Amino acid sequence: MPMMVKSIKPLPRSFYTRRTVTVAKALLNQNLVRVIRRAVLIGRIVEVEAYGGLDDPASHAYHGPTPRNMPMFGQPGHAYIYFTYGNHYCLNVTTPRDGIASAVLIRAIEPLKGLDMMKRLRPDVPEQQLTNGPGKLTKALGVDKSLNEVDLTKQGPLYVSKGAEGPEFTIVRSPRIGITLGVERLWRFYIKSSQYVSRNTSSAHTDQ
DNA sequence: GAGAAGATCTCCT
DNA sequence: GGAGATCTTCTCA
Repeated sequence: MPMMVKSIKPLPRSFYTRRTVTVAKALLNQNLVRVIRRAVLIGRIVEVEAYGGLDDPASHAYHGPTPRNMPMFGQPGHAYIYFTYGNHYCLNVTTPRDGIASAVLIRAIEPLKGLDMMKRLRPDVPEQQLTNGPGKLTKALGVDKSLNEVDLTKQGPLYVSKGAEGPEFTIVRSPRIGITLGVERLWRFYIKSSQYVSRNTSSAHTDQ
């Protein structure tokens, strides 16, 4: 169901200069905005994962800086986009300050605006499965490595804006998906009631 | 330069 | 539920 977008002003840098887990939870229900030429695609963020730095064995930054993970060590509020499994781009948001590596992976969004364009970018896919995975949402939004290190606090081709005020929602936390180390950390967060999360986990707990 | 791993997705059974 | 696709990135020699 379509909804009015009251404001598409980007969230300020201060939003990202907090603990990574805090930013991860705060990103839920915010809007991810992608501008392609004249088209504006908007999705409500419904699932994220937090990744740390040198202390998090599941993180790309665990072994220190490399050319690939440099955005994680840079300024907060920027995009860190990497290519994986030969097929997929994954979109992260950097936190919490320059020199401290960590980021939040955006795993799933709920399409709000620009559905036609998303369907063109991912044809023959049911609406609920357009953006319910990190590789799926980047494809549906036309996100690739050319947007790596884009400043998400400015109105450019990609940014995050405040989500709609609405009914309360319940945050669920669970182990992160697709990793073999650091699984004991419950750093995956998603909106319980959303139909657009990538998968439900048996070992999940509500976070409230 | 070679080999292995990988924050995934889709198809097939 | 399982396995293949596909290729970038990193490590090691």
